[in-house]
Amino acid sequence: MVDGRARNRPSIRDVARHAGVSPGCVSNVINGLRRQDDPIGRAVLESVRELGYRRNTMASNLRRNQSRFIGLVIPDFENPFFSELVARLECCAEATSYRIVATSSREDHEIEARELDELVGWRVAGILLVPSLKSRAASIIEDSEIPFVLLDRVAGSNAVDAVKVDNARASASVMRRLIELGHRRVLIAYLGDGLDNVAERLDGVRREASAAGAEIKVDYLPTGGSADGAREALARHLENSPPPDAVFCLFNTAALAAYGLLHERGLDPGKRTALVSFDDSAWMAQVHPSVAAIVQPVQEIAEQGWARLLARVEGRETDSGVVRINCRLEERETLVGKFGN
Amino acid sequence: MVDGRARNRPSIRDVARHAGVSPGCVSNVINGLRRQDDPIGRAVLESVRELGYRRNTMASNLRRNQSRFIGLVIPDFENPFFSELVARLECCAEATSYRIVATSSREDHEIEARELDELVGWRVAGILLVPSLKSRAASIIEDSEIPFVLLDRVAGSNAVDAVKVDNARASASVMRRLIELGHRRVLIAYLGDGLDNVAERLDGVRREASAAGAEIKVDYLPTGGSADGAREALARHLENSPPPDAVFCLFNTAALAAYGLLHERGLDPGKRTALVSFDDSAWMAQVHPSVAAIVQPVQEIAEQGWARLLARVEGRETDSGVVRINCRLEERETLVGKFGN
DNA sequence: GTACTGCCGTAAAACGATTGACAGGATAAA
DNA sequence: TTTATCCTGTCAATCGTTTTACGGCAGTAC
Repeated sequence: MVDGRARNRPSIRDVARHAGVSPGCVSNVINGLRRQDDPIGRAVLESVRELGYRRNTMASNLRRNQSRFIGLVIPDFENPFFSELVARLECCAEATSYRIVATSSREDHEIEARELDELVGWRVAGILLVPSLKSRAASIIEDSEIPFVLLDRVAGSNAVDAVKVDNARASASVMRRLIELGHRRVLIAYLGDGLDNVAERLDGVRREASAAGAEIKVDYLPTGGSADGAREALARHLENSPPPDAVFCLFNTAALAAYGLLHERGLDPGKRTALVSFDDSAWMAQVHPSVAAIVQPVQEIAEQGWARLLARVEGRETDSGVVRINCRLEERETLVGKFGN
Repeated sequence: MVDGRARNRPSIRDVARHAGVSPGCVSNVINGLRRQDDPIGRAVLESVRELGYRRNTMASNLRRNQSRFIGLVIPDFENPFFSELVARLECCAEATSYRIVATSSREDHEIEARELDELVGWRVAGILLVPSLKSRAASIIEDSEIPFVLLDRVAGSNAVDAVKVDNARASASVMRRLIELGHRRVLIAYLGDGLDNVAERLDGVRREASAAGAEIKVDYLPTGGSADGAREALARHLENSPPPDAVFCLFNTAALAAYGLLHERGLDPGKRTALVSFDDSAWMAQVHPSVAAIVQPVQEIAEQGWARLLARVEGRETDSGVVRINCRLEERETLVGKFGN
């Protein structure tokens, strides 16, 4: 009775007995394999309602040897980028007969492995994964033989299916714009090593920087992932170095920290300092000065990822590999020329 | 083969055959009901590894007639309050043998009902729910006989288990503070009718307003839930009415809209107008002027809700009813006296 | 009257795991 | 040597559903 044990819910046999038919017949009525608008059909449906019968999904799935669930594992629910992704994916799922169950790895590859194991145990029809830091996930899922698609980040081999953003191109465009606006000393706040998408963003920055030649001075500051950590690292850097003309934050929590900090240090964003964020947030458009940001097309990532996974799940042929989607730079008030001109 | 059908994964019988024992024996080894460090135990574990066996959770749960999953349904992943709630709850779950699966109702009671139905079908051990608008959920779950706890909002009867914030008290304290600071014309942006927590916040406001007597003028503006909608409603109001001394937003998207809008209209928050938000967000502390906000103790809501549900699930006795947790008012730069003194 | 065709209900066999009954073997106690 | 006890492996039943095979019945065509 206790300890997570379900109460005695009526089974299909109870319904059958109550309606005076056999379990198989009830099954047929419920699944619409038989007309429901004759005496027997109505009696069955009536019994179902009366007893409060609910089909046991586990038994059903066990028997049919399939499930219509898609597992979704993200690193962190609190990151608005990921939570928007979840929301968009749920909308995609709505149009189909599949449902999404979401869990998070809290950016920990141990937890991630456990979650994935769990999903395999549930025999989900497919898996959508945003790999965590140091993820060993790709190999785990690969030999589980469950169809899967990686989103936003790629872990391990290149032979996987993935949908991500063209990080290098986006951050290169920001650098180009900053240089064009006359900035010579640029501070890059990046998260640290180990995330391939951030690495790509760095690559884009480096490419443009070296193309611009020696007069451009770029500082690279790894800040760690947490908001407080980012703030502290930034503060330390600002104390020990000459003030930058522009700050480019390669992930969203750093942008928030930088926005507050620059103001406090008298390096007001939008006046004395340009500020650009990789990844947009709602607040960035509403504050003054508003924060320029690269907008990641979450909707499109979700749609493409979903379509691809569904194709795999349903056994349709698709070309595999990594899809890249372009970002857009939203130029707002913090993207100013040098000396605020 | 296709259409969501799982591949031919090895079953416990395959493992048994491979290790030269019976399925029952394999089951015992796997579940630790038998030592694993003798020839047979090792042989079984070796076979498990070699064949890549994963226990089929559905079969297992079906047989034991229990599941160690807790369903969590929230209205919206994109609302930071809810996503933080999910994150905190996952942390609570981590310490136990239960897992959380999260889905959203997109603030739609139809979808909510579907999700709940689905959870009942899965025979989850318990349900955590933040009811949606116009939710008919309480009755649905109630007669499913699955233990459940409502969070943040309450739908329907008072006989349920719920953990929520003391909304009236919190918003009353804001009103008191605003009046104390000399504000006489206060604009309340609330979401609209139908959400009991917002209704409670309104009650708190009304109580203080009427206590303060006739010299206090309060305007009540229902804005609807969306960010754009809130912005538009606010804009219209500001155009047609004398400028308020203070704006108190009863939910978080309205605060963001008001912050941007007041600035644009020359009613700068923190200078010409006081602004307070019910519900804190990360950006509110970092922008300038920073936004005063009521901080909802999400961590505590999660902990209490989790503890309560677990008690129910495990059949321990607890007193039922609604638990109320106190909020804290974080006074920041937008909470100024009248005329910015 | 026979044969063919559908329709539909029942019975029984699965799906993959757990578990209670049972028995064989080893060990210890008498 | 006998008896009691413990450990452990096998067997078979079971969880709730779906599905295949089968048979009964009705209708139609010849």
